[in-house]
Amino acid sequence: MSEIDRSGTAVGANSLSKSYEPQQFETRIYQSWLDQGCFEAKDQNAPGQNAFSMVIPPPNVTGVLHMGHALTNTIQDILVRWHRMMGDNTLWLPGTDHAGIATQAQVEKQIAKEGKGPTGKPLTRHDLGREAFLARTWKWKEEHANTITGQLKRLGSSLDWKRERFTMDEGLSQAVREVFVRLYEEDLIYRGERIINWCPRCQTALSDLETIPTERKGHFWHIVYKIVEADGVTPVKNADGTPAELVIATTRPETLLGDTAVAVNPDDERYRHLHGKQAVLPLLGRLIPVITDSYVDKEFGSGGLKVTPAHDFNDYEIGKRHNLPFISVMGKDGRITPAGGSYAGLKFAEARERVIQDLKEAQLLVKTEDHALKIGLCQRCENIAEPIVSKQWFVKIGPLAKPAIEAVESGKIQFSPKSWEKTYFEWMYNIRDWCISRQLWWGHQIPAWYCGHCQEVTVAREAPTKCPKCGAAASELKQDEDVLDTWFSSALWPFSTLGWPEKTRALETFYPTSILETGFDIIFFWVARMIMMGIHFMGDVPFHKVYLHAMVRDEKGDKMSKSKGNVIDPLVVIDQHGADPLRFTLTSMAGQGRDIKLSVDRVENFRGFCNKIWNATKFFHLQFDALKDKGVGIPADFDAEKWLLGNLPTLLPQNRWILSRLQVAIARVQKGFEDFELNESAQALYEFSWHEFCDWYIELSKLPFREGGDAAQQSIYTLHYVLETVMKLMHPIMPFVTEELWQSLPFKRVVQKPATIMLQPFPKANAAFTDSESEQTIAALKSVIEALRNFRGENNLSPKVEFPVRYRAGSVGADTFIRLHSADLQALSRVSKFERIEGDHGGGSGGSSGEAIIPLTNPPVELRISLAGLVNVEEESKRLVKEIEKVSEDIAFVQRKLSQETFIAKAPKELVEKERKREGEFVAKRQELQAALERLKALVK
RNA sequence: UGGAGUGUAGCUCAGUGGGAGAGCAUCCCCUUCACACGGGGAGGGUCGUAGGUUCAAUCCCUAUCACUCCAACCA
Repeated sequence: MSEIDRSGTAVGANSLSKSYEPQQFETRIYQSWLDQGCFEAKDQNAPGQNAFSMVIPPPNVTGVLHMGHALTNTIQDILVRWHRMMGDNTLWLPGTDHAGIATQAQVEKQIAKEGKGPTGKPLTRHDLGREAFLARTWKWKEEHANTITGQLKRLGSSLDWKRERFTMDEGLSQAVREVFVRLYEEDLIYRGERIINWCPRCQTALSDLETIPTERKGHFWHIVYKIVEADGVTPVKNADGTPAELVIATTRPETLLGDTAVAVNPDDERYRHLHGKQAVLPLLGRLIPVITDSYVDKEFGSGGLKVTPAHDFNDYEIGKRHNLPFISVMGKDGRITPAGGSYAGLKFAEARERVIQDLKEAQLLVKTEDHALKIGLCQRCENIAEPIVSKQWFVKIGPLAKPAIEAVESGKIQFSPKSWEKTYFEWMYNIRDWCISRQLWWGHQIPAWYCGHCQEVTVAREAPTKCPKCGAAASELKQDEDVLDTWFSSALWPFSTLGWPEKTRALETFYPTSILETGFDIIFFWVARMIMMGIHFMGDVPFHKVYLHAMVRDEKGDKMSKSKGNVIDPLVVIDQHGADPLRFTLTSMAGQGRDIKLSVDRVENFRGFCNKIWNATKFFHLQFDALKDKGVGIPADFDAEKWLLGNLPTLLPQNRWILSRLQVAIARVQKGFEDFELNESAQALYEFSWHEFCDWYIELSKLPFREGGDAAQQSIYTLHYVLETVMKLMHPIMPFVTEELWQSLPFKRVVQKPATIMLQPFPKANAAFTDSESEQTIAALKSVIEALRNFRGENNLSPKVEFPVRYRAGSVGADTFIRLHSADLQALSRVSKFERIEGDHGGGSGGSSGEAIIPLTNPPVELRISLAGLVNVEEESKRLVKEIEKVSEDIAFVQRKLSQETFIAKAPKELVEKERKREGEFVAKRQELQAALERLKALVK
């Protein structure tokens, strides 16, 4: 079914503003898409239809759009719009993430500003209580959620808003509880006392991923541990009779308070006599065993290692291997615990100073040197996170990781660029159990209840009405106060958003999703965990392709950050230049494997591109209106493509040419989208629309339009058809401007209702339009025009100055060519007339002095321009000399090649032939140029 | 320490086994009836360095340097 719309919305050139002004229409157009339900997917595919689905990487609900969002959402929107136009049942599902720590921190900051608590300190969440604080946070969420979603709309994202989800909405919370309970029942979730990263400032546990290893300048302190016999008193002697001691270097001297052993390598001969002895812990005097463990590197430092199992991940492992006591000296409050003796109550940094001071005084510090150390910073607040031992909930990750590894190994999931697979494997092979409990309030509270009566734990989907273990009343049960890591709920995103655990139609239609597009910085946080959860709970991978885009940086290549003040705000850019230019810029730079260095200059350039398209459309309207005034009619139910195909042989060469070139553009754009090389598509569109369509086609169409009649009519059809096709091709990348312009077209085809470009079929290349003959003709035309423009430019001739050109044709065909196209040639090169030189078949020797001579090979003609009154002879001589030099270089190059026997023997014959031919052409050209130069010289004398 | 990526015109980036391209910036000419958010012309690069394969290398291989990112248990 098709319908021609050529009245209602058809607007003349006058209705399009003078230039591209995106502010005039972007918001209106987005609203019209929403009103018409254009973004909505169907739960069930139509017969023969494919589903295409993607989930948005949910931005933080209280976040603000940054360039990274702009990039990922532009890319995703392109894919989605393209698939929609290809006829797929297309779902792009929106939503936001509750972002536990980030959101809670913002609300805490707000209440702190509001007043003082009972102790006179700023209000904290504890002053409000859990319930009131959560109410505040929900309110905050309601107030801020629209910010980011509104910004996504400004960008043009065609998300199915009716399906918008939030990681803490009822459905997703149910999914979270379901997953937690099932994993618990399968022994894949457990609660245990383990070493974890703790942020003393945020007062919560963090996963390994949430601490950023950072290099800081520090020191190596060499500390003496004296060695005694088992009795704890008698010094052990070295072979030479001196008292045995172990000098151990550390970057964190304060941790010695929690040392429970010192270790040496079992094969270290130097310390064999210390095996089984005791070390005296400096300052505290506690006796700790000397143990042997192959983890210790003999070559490093003194070969001795202090072991602090409660505050170091490696020491923790050693401690477990050797059944060492775990002494927690660093408390959750950031201060030394009572186990730290006289250091108790000191902040960690203070304790370090005191320990060093005391060691010095006890003469146990033998050396201090500079050393860089690695510390873990809290991802959120950038304070130092300390490893401490604490009771937390964990996901036993090994059994989940195994199939997730296999999915990528087998190619069931493919990463692009492929190199990221290596990174993925590396992490997955060495994955550690995932600490999922957080000591926060904002999040999914852990569905575990502790019975005050029998002390048992109950994990359940809903709050139990009595203790299932001992039958105690609900009042005895207390729910775990902790909440889950935010990423726990995001891991379920591809299926929880589609209604899981219910078996919904949507789930059936859209899972697995087609593609995941995201940043490489969340491969571990998000991608890997979605793969694990998807396979475990859905029995299938959540997606088959993972596309990872680059990072957006500023024009100098620095990371954008508020503190550096180099942030380019996408919304400001959209306000100033429009969403389409920003989208086009990001797309054209989104080649994989390279960071995107964004500059506003670039956006301005593409704004110029939008303006160019805008004005090309205005040109169409101008011509169309003029034709209408002359009474040139358009047949009812007009199908331009059909008409053009039917009348192909009678079309003007430029019309056939642009139709032919259009097919190449369509193929390039399509291939770019298929291969996920969106920058290729963008480039193809840019080159075709600007440099072929605008630069040449529109210029060449002006004559037929002036001429009127059939020539004008077929040209207006061609112009319309090409414009409409280009609009559709560009639409996925630049949705707004293409919709606005498409709506203005008088006989656009509405194949699919509602009448919006975003639902019309994406163009397909049609070989019937391919036309090598017209391509050849226009190439020849361009070469004559360019030669004349070059002559004009080199001699600084104003376009106002018109001059006649005499020509000598090298063949009958060339003569015909010039005569046939003299009008076009004259118009585009501003030549007053072309005059053929009769007779004189003597080759390049003819012509009077005082003429510029421009020899061409395709078409084989020689152009002559009388210099009298036009240019000064010396200028023209310079141009000639330059030309001659250029040709001479060409000749030398070709001859060098042809003089090599191996080249003649081994290179393809066609190539050799081609080079020979070129040699001949070059030599002839040089002769003519030289002859012209001679005559000019004669003139000067 | 491992892994990956990048190195092409002043800047930002495309690109290909057969003589190096675009946009911006620079210089010159133009308000010519779609567009000065424009048109035309010009200058500018031994395609990081050194070897190798090939008739032919900016492209393939090897080494090397520089920068960037990722993962790391050397206290």
